[in-house]
Amino acid sequence: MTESRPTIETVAARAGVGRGTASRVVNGSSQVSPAARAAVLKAIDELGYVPNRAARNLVTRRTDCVALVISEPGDRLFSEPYFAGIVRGISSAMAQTQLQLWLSMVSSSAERERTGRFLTREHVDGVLMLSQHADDPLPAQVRARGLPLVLCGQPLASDPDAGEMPFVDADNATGGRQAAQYLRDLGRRRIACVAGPQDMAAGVARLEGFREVVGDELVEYGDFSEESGAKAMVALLDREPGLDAVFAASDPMAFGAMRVLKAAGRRIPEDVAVVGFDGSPGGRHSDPPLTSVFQPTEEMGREMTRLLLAQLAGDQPVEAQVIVETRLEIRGSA
Amino acid sequence: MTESRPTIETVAARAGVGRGTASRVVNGSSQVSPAARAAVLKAIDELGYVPNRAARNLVTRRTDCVALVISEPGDRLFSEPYFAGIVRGISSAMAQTQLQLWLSMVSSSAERERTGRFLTREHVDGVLMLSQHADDPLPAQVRARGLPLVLCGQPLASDPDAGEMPFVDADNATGGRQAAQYLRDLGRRRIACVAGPQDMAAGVARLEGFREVVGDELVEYGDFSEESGAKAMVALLDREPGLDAVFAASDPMAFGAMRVLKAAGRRIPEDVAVVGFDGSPGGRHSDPPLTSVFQPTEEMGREMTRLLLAQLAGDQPVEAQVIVETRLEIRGSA
DNA sequence: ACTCCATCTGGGAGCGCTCCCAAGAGCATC
DNA sequence: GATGCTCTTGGGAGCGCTCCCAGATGGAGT
Repeated sequence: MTESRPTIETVAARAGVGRGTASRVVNGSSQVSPAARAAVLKAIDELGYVPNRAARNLVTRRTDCVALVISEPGDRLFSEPYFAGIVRGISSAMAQTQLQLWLSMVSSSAERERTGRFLTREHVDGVLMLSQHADDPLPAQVRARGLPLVLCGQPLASDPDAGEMPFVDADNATGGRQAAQYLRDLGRRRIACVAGPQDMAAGVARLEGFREVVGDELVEYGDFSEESGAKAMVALLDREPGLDAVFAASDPMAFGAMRVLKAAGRRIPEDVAVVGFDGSPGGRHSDPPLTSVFQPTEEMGREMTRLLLAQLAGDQPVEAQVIVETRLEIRGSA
Repeated sequence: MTESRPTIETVAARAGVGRGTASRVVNGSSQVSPAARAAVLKAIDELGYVPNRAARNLVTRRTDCVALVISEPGDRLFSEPYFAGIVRGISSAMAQTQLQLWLSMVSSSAERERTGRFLTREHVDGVLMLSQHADDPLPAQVRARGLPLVLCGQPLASDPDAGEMPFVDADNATGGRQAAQYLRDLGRRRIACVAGPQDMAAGVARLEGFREVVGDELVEYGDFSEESGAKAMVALLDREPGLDAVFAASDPMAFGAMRVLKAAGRRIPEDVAVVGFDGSPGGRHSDPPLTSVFQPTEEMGREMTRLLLAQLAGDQPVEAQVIVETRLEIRGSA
């Protein structure tokens, strides 16, 4: 405890140079003679010098800190592999950086308010946000403060500033198309759809892709949850007992639909083929294992990080939107 | 951009007091007259003053920042609801605080090294660690630097400094007992166990509880993964084709075991009852839904935070170990 | 030998805050 | 009216860093 950590002054003294030169070496300026640089690096190594972040931030007025806001009500939070994969991707991309990742999970409006108050230049350099709902005020708030921001999931076209929000999303429309086309190629003729909520871009786009191939005769809507999937399936069976395939716009809804189908005596996939959306690992344990449109969550996380870093570097008006590919993962249910 | 954020000097000037008094109000010192306090609070409110964290940290030599290190190799990382629940608990408890939560996910040794270098007083005030493996060097490293630390999961008794590491864990032994007792109460007679790895405290304790009730005639070991569960189940069936119940020390292992059992023509739960450990939501979609020992992950996260805050406050030599209760969640597989 | 420029260097200033000391104010006691 | 106490206050000092300016150095050009 007696010996405190070395400061840059200590390093400079030991290297026999001035504070300025030592600082230049630490920050990788090119305006330093090779001899001076070598001496400073040697001193740093010997002393085990680590720059004091607070002091640096005080003068540079940056924080080297990026917020990851996961804004989702209640239980769904994080329980879905969707979030897990994205967080993993972000974290691994961030690990290549000087940046710290500050985590905030928002599930109540009190937490939302507190987080909103925190998201200022004072505290973070930029914000990554996993937010599903169109009515979340946080993105606009962050945007208004001029903080760099990247969303996960395309904002709805109806959103006033949807056009200028940088985001990363899966190619939901193509995913929906892939599912529908696959079912069609299997020779299925009465193909139904349990669509997602139409106040979310993902819900809209997945249905749109499906509709392009199959049409929208047999569509019921859910909210991505298992329960809503079950309920929609009941309605679909009621409308068309002879249906021979279902595309559900999320894996949980697919699980709910399968439960209802089995209870109604349908064999999967013989009588009714089922395709989900997410490609979640949980689909491997269902009975039968769930065929599903896989979205590369980890890659999405990495892309989000990349977009944010580009904004922070501030070179060019960077590309604002990244769409990553989906692919059909075929298991047992179709 | 022209108008910069107000400093405490601005606040003091506006309130007609000195900088010191303003600072005292901001930091809640009692040594301030009511009149002065009111004036300062008014000024703060009018100016929208927010203290500059970097400047404060520079002088207080604290960071108001806590690291959450999730140290787990490869894919399992975060994909299990186990992690998700704990993170949620930590995050919600931390939201009550001034503290920031810095997230680091460690899956390669390079990342481990980088994180280790970062975990100093310079950067964080304390560390929360979700680490499963006995040979992880990070806890000892953090401990050696005198940083407050709370682990999730009891260190192995063989670990040199296991005794002094504060931790939170589920009552794994009781959980194992609950599962075994339940199977026994169902009238099962040939009860097998797919145990976890014996280099992890959770693996040891769950088996120990099971063994107390059933004995250890029929035990095979896995590593908590689905594949290992399947392999162990094959071995068990080979040793005792007449077994009528299985306790698996993790849900993924239970899924693997169920797959093998079904392939071997056993009906679940009629021929063989299966109980898992985790109580993961995924168990609801398996066929049949998995009966499992539930561990209250969210509560564990909250407890970890509580222990760390107590250490940071540094009042008393705080209680170092918290064991939370498990409970059997009965679904369809047993 | 002189100027001129490019390159490199040292160190003053100051970021916004808390700590702490000395001094002022108010009051009771001698 | 002087003394001693407590409560409150203002502001100097300094945390460790980067920014920036002025000066030193050295080689090229005249």
